Amino acid sequence: MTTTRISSTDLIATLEDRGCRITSPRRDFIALLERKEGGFSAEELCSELPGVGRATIYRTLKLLLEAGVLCKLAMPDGAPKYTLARFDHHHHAVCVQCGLVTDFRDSTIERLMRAVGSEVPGKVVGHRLEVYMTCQGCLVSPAD
Amino acid sequence: MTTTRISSTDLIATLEDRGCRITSPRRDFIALLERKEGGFSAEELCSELPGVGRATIYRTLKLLLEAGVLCKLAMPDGAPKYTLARFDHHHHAVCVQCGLVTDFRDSTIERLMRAVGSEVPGKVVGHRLEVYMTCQGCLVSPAD
DNA sequence: TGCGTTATTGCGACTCATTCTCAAAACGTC
DNA sequence: GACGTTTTGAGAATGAGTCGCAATAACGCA
Repeated sequence: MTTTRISSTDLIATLEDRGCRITSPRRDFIALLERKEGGFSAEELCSELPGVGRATIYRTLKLLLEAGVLCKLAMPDGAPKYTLARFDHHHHAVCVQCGLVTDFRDSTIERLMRAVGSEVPGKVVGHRLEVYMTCQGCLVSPAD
Repeated sequence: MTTTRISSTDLIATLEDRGCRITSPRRDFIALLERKEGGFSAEELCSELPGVGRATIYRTLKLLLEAGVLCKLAMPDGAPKYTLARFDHHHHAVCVQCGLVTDFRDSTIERLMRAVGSEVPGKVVGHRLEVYMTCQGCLVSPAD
C-alpha cells in the first residue's frame, strides 16, 4: 500500500504548473524530500538544508501542501510532521516510535463519514484521521 | 447524541477525587466551563477570566484533560480547541464556522481500526479523528 | 478557630512552530 | 544582457503553551 515513489521531476513540474519559479533553494528542498522515507519535521529539514533559511523551508512546505503533494499530520502530542502524498485522498498510519508513515485508503472511512453526516445536524465538510501505531521494525527492535 | 449536561459539581468532584485543592481560580474556571456550549480556545478562557493568570488557565486545562473530562481537538488549520467530554471514548464533529461541537460514538470507527490493523504492518496503538462540518444554525444564517 | 504543611497561584521569561517584514538577490522573459 | 517580478534570508513577531520561583491560600489537625 505504500509503494509509488515520487520523483523530484514530478515535484518540480508541480511547482512549474503553479507558475512558481524553480530556484535553487526549492531544488535542494525537493531533492531532500525525494530521499525521505517516512514522516519528517520542518526543523529536521531546516537542519538538513543549512544553506536555506527557515522562512523559505516553511514557505516551500506550505506551497507543496497547497499543491497537494505533501500532507501535514499530527503526532499524538500534537507535534506536526510532514509526509509525501502518494494518493489523492488517503490517511496515515504513523509509527509513534520512528515516524514511519504508511498510507492507506479505506472505503470504510467514507462509509463512516456518510453515517456521521446523517447523524449530526448540519453538513459535513471534511475530516482528519490519524492512526498511531508501532511499526514492525520498532516492534522487533525497540530502538530507543 | 449531544445531550448530557455536565454540572460544575461533577467537575469539582473530579478534581477532589484526584486529590486537588478546590481553589477559587479553579472554581471560577469550572463555572465558566459549565456555561460553554461548544468548543473554546485557551485564549478565550484567559480573556473571560481576567482575574486568573494564563499559566493557571493552561494548568487547569491540562488537569481536566488528564482527568478525561475535557477533550482537546484541532481545527482544520491546526488551531487547538477544547470541549467538555460527554462520553468515555468518542469523536467530535466541529462546526468550522461557530465552533459548535457535536459528540458522537460510532462502532464503524472501531471496525475501521480493526481493518487498518490487519492492513498495516505493525500494531495500532491509537487514533485521532475529527469531523469538520457546518452546523444547522450556520447553514441557515451564515454569521460572518 | 488557629497553625503549619504543602499545593497552587501569578508574573514574567522562555520554548517551539510558524509567520511576517523588507531590503537584497535570483528567475525567466524579451 | 536588461528588467520586472518573484523569492530569499535574517531577524522580529506571533500564538500556544511551559517553567521557575516567591508569595499566597487550602486543608488537616489540634
